[in-house]
Amino acid sequence: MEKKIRVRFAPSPTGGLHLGGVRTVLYNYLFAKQNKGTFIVRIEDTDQNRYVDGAEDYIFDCLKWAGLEPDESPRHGGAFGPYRQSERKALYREYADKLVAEGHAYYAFDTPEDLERMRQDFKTDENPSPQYDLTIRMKMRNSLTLSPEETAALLQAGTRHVVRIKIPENRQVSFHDMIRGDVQFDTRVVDDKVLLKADGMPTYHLAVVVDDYLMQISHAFRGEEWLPSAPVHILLWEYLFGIDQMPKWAHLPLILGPQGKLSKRDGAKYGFPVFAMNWNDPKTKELTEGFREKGFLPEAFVNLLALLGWNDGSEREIFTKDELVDAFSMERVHAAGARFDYEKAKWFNHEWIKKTDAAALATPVKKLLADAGVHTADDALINVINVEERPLLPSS
RNA sequence: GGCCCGUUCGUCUAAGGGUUAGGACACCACCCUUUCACGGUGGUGAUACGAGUUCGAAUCUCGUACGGGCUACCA
Repeated sequence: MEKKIRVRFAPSPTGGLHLGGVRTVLYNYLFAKQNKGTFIVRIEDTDQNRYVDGAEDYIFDCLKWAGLEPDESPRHGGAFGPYRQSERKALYREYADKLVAEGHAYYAFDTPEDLERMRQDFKTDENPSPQYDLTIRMKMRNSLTLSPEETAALLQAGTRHVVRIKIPENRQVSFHDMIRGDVQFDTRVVDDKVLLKADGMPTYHLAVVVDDYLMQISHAFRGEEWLPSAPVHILLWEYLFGIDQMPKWAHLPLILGPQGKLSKRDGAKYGFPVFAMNWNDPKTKELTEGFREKGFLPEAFVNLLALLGWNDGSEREIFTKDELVDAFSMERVHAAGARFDYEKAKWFNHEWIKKTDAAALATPVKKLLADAGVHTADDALINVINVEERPLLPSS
């Protein structure tokens, strides 16, 4: 009996949901539905500094609009909650302490200033960004260099500290990626990542492993930017739960903008939307336009995202969501990054507008017109839509 | 700098040893059309480079180059 398929999308509520995020959601969703599995959304809100009010609501609104709603989440319930990491805080400490007790992690008392000084002192032309790793951990203030008594005293006194993973000195760590095949790392070049922060919150590295285990995740899909930290996660799986428990991984290719990784910040600069829906940043008061408001139909948005880095091997490009559920396969996802082409995106939308009947189009068109100050009767509008041979809905 | 990933038309991609290297978007031309679009037909356009394996390489191996990502008490 195969393990039950359970996948998750784990966004952090720090702002708008961009293209790449929605595509990750989509691939998770398609994979789950195809395998009669469960799609989970887990909120990774472990960084209090980056938390943005309203971002979580916004993410769920985007998923609803795109028709990619999860089976389990803080909003949809489920037996594996809580689904917000901030509400699971106490859990992580226990695993961190276990790692320390077993010699796989240690307490570090270095202040941010200490770390800054270390980076300055060890910086050379050959090594412009020194790591807290095996070559320098014995020069820092931590439970490896301090006596057990000193460490105990510091802990007792409530000294601010973090827990760092102790990366083994000379090991090859490898795993099989569903898209890239076997990937191998040498632990000599992996640094001692922080697992538990001074505020008691876990970092992503600890939280993702603990929660994927506790939530019985069978397959973990995430952006390619996570590939370099995979060895840390693999080691944690080995130490904590056993490598045979680890989910199958797939690192999705990045969606590139005109120059490099599509970033949330550059929102407006590209001349096309990067977010699924309009995002109003509560801090900067900045409005970033979304595909929905630009006139994209959710069916088209899903379709174009699916084909950005994946195809079914035929020359077909237009798929409904249900057809995607049948046709999708992670192994056919292209390994190379895909540059987003807005012209092609508009073509997808155009195709969907042609496919959609006039009555269904009336509602969004009416809203568009109303926003522009034009009010119409439904019947008249439907007639116009039929007569006008479906011009492009988006204005540009 | 180090590590990891990648490299087929401008862009998204097909072709998993033998094809005139296929399709889509964009672009160009022509047709349709009272205008602009839409639509139709056709066209320009790619295997990064160098070795090797093989009767035969876009496809397998190695090197080089280039691109991207990571290198935070962010995810």
